[in-house]
Amino acid sequence: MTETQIKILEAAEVEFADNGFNGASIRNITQRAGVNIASINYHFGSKESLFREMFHFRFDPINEVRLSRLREEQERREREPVPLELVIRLLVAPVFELMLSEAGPPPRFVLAIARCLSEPLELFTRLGREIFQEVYEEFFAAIRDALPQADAEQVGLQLNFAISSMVGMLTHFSRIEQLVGDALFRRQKDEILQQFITFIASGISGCVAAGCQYENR
Amino acid sequence: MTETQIKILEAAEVEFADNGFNGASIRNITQRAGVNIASINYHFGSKESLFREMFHFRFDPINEVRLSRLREEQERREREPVPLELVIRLLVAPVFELMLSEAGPPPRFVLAIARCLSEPLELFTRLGREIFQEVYEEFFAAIRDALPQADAEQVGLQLNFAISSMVGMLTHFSRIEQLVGDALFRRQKDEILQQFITFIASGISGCVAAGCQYENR
DNA sequence: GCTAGGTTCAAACGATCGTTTCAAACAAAC
DNA sequence: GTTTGTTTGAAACGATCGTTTGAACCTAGC
Repeated sequence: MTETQIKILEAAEVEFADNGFNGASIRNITQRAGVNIASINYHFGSKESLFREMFHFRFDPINEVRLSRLREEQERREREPVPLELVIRLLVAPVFELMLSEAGPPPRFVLAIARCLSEPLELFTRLGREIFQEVYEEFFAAIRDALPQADAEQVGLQLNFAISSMVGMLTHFSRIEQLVGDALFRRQKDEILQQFITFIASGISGCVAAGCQYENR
Repeated sequence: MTETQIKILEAAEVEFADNGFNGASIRNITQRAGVNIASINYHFGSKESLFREMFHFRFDPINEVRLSRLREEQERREREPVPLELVIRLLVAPVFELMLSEAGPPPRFVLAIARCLSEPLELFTRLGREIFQEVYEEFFAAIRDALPQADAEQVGLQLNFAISSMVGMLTHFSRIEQLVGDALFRRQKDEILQQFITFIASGISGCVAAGCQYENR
């Protein structure tokens, strides 16, 4: 990975985060990176490939953390299922931590990707599947283990609620920052993360509890 | 509202839903509507104004339903607060019902607007505030009434979780349709709506319950 | 029949898009 | 010092974008 490529990737994150995929322009990215306009096609092949590369470059490590932590917890408990709230934490925390981690402006790639995932281009449907398939399946199984009384279909629906909430949260992050206030936000980020995890976990388990009586009505 | 204007609005919904705001093109919209390319600027002034008009045209009635039903419930109960789950239902149901209402392909404008709300253009920040401000404030107050033990800041956070989840759900709707299967989906849409409402309501109340002990730790 | 006001039409405008080209600059190997 | 292969540079390509123009068309009202 050359210096030029890294400069491009960093500039691309900002540009994609600010303008979405369609709104971002090669010229703005290269200008921001301080490189020649031709270098994106030279180094990455195309705008699409650049985005794909950025996606993998950033999310593959996050997904590895998610999976390794989940497997760790599962091994430690042997046959006992990992509690729902912890499963959700393992799914949500790695990306939120990155979103909140550094001093100064938060890393933009999360926003960039969350935004672009909302764009209807077929590219992102494929990319999303390609990158999150494994995580999806393992966490789906983990939630099923944590909620033995729920059937597969219902758990699938819940997990999709959870994922939609996550992407929605990340996409509309700035609104929440505004709401809470910037300074307060940074001070309380652990609480906010915890609240969001509780929100999802309570949502799922409350739904499953209600689902039982709903089925039998 | 002339016939041409309505044809444009309908075509615009599809085009915006499929391609986002930046991805949608005036030429595609007019071609789909079967009108001349100049008619958008003639009737609406600009692409932005067209979107704004579509937004109001579709969401103003929805928000009126939301508010009138909420006020109705409040009046019926006099001093008693409207239960949380019902408040959430009044917020969520009108838009979901529209999303699921008709035979054939679902109305696209919900998807169009949910998608475009995720786009970072300043236009949508302003538009969103302009259109949802009143709904936001009244439902915020209603949730506060339903949860007297929670403080304002926490309720604000919860409501934002809920809204983000809603927008996320609407944006990533097709994925959920795929997951559940189209036929099943239409048959079960009431259950799915109910599950989502329960998901949100349980999320909020579970969060508030946990929040109390969290504060006092 | 004629006029006036609103609407549609084909064509063009200037701008910007992603991508390509090809010569110049560079670094490392012999 | 020359050669070889990689990286950068300025310029241009064809395509598409939102918007504007001005003539043609239509429909009331007189």
